[in-house]
Amino acid sequence: MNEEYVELVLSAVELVPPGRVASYGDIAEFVGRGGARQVGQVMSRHGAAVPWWRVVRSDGQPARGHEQEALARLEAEAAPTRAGRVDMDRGRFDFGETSPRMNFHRGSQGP
DNA sequence: AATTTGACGACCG
DNA sequence: TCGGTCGCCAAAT
Repeated sequence: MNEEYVELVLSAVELVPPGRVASYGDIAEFVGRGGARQVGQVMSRHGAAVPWWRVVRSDGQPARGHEQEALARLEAEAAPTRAGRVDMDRGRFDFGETSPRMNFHRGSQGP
């Protein structure tokens, strides 16, 4: 796993606004490389540098081993949580709504 | 080279 | 809703 990939993932995480979340799989799909587990690896080793609590599991549960901390932060920024998990229908951030210019990582020229 | 290990995810009974 | 199971993907044993 190279540095470029790590930066790519961290950059994607930083796009998620306060009060919204993205699943590991969402991030993986957005960056277009690796899978949810690779994103998990990056977050595990380098997540401290970004709003890591906005990356949750596909079912809305916070990162393994960081449930308390993540929930506290998510609730503090008014993310839609219920019974210890994020309501993904309401809280999931759709990367499709990001500015087309954010395609930097895919080397595209945009529409 | 084979197996195990993860801040994971989809399916199924 | 809740476990169990299998698939995934790269890295570490």
